[in-house]
Amino acid sequence: MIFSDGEWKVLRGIWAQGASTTARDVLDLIGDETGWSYSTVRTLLARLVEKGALAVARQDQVLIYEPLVSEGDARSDAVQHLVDKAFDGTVGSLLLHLVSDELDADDRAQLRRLLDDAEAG
Amino acid sequence: MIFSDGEWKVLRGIWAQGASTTARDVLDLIGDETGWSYSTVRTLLARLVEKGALAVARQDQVLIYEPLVSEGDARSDAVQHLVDKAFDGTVGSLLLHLVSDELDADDRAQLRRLLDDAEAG
DNA sequence: TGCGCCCTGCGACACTTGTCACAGAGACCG
DNA sequence: CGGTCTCTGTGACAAGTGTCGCAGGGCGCA
Repeated sequence: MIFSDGEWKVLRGIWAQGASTTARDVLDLIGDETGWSYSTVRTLLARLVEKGALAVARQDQVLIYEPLVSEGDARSDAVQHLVDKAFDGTVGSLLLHLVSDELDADDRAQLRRLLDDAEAG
Repeated sequence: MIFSDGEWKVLRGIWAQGASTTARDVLDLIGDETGWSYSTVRTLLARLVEKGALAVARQDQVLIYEPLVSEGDARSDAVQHLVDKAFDGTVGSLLLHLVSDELDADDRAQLRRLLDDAEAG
């Protein structure tokens, strides 16, 4: 599932909050960062529900939202979308770009540690 | 500079072609893959010129385009945009996701080779 | 009981993106 | 010379995105 920049911001609020998130909760979490109005948050929430990314239920007349997609899955889809459009469709091509054009020696050392952890854990 | 999906497709044609690309060249390169009409290609080219990503010049009454951004730079910007919206704004967070959620043992071995090459070369 | 606050339902509007179509001008071919 | 091809210039339009505003209905407090 592909999300717009604005949708990502509210999703990050939803995931951070956990279950039973209201529009107000989201605004409290991301309002400072975005400067958005309550209306804007509600519009994005409605669009996410329509997309099937969130479930909505009414509890004491208030709408509460729950994520139907995990952050990890959304991230994987976003990465796939990026490699499809900007790389050769393979994560390997992205990694090559990162290693050869974007990581310095420290970054590479850290990445080696990540790999070690993956093998060990 | 941020590009839409469609803009990426014509940019990839432009980069593949090298210098002195015409709209017809782009269509020949990506027409099969996209199914686009000549008009569509021209619209995207015009939008890329307006964005400052391409230069255009007239040669024998025909418009020829040249990239003003490299593929590597565009890729770096795209990666940065992704990590800003979907990760914590750091490439490290993206790498963690890739290593722990998306790469299998073979992928990891290959990534180690990439790292070795980076240190050696 | 009345005022204010917060929530919902609904609408709105400009900008971006995807995807063309059409008309007019050179160029080439029979 | 007239038809055909291919470009350019320009317009168009629906869907998606960013960003609200407003009206109406409960609930709590003076």
